[in-house]
Amino acid sequence: MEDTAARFSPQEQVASPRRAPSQQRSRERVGRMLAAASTLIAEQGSDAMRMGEVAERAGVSIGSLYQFFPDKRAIIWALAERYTAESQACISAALADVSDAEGLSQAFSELVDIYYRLFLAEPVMRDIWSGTQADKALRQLELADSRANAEFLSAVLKRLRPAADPVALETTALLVWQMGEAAMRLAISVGRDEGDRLVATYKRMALRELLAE
Amino acid sequence: MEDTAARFSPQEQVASPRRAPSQQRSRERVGRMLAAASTLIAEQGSDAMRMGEVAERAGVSIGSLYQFFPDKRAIIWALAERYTAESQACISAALADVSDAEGLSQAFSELVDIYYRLFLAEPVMRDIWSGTQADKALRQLELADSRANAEFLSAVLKRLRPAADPVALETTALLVWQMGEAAMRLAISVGRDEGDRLVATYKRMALRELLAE
DNA sequence: ATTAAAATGTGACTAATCCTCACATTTGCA
DNA sequence: TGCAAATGTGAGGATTAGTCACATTTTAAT
Repeated sequence: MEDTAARFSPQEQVASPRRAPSQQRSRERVGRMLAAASTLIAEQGSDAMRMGEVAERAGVSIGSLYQFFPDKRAIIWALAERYTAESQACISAALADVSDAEGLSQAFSELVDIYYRLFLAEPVMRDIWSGTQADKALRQLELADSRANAEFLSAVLKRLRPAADPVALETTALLVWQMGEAAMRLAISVGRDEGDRLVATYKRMALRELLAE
Repeated sequence: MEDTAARFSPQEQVASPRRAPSQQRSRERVGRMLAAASTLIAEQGSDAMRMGEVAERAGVSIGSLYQFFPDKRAIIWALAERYTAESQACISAALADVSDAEGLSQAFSELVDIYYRLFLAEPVMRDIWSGTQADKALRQLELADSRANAEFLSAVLKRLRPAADPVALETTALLVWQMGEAAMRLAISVGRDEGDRLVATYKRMALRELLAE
């Protein structure tokens, strides 16, 4: 947990802390800053979080805040890294000693449940990953759009499998659609080759679900 | 294409145009504003797009811009809706006359290819959906995190299926992981019941891919 | 054609907010 | 004790979204 940010060097850098807190006093204060940021994000979302308010709630001046976090993104980044570290430990533990199909099935299932509960219960992590940064209204439009598109798909499914539970088919259609968008977003942010493989794999998975029962 | 925004009323509203352009002159100008915005988003991303620059490139004053778009989001929203309408038409057409499993397989496969190509080729749509709004560095962290988590999973897969192509297993693991995050994000933004169904369906799909071959 | 009302156009100005900087204070240590 | 490094401060610079009072053009009714 020493060097908090320096591992990634993508196109857009997040500047590392101007200085690391070395004395006891400043370490406590940085802790308060993170706590304040976390609270504010939980209350209002990271977009609405104001640096001035973070400083005020942490009981420090705005200058002190910027002494340890070079910009607003650095605070959010720091919180994100904390969650990342926690969840990686959890995942690693869950999958470490899987040795057969049965075990994988069990472990994976539990992992998903844990993650889901975590997402439901952790407003901060949710906000950061789901991007309050990003426009909420736009997300709503995206969801509405997805629903509309999924409806075309579920209409086909209902036609092909009239005996199946319509609600389940709708769920499947929506999920398949959203997963497709996720797969493509992912495909774009990795290289072209890996991207193509990802899309192909998605296609296979989706079709298996759409056709089989 | 008349009333551009008024269909959705989620928590966070996007104000509708202060006034709709009714004369020829203003309709042309609004077109130029949208074109300018589109260009700027393609060049720099929607986050870096400045309203002043949009106005300048469109050859109108900042006041005129705000006459038709009440805020920055409204322009992005308008562009998003344009793409949404286009793609819906495309999807509807592709799936309309599917009548058997073979047809679905064919149509779905083509649809995915089209969408993928669209995503690759359309910087504006990509930016809006993938959220340049959202912090790019944070997305990189998220991706790195996903990769790390997926690695635990692919390690298990390689152990269980030593004969399989390792690269394919890595692709599968990453995709399954990202899809899981997408499924959970989706699950959270819909109601609890539907959310639970979505996660359960995801689990089933993922396990089928992870276990079978 | 006249003219009033509606639509449209303008850009200086306000407000909000991130972040800097010159300077003050405290702490570690020789 | 005294000095250098670490830490703390908040007024103010800089950027940018969005407003508003007023000017110009178009429409349409008389």
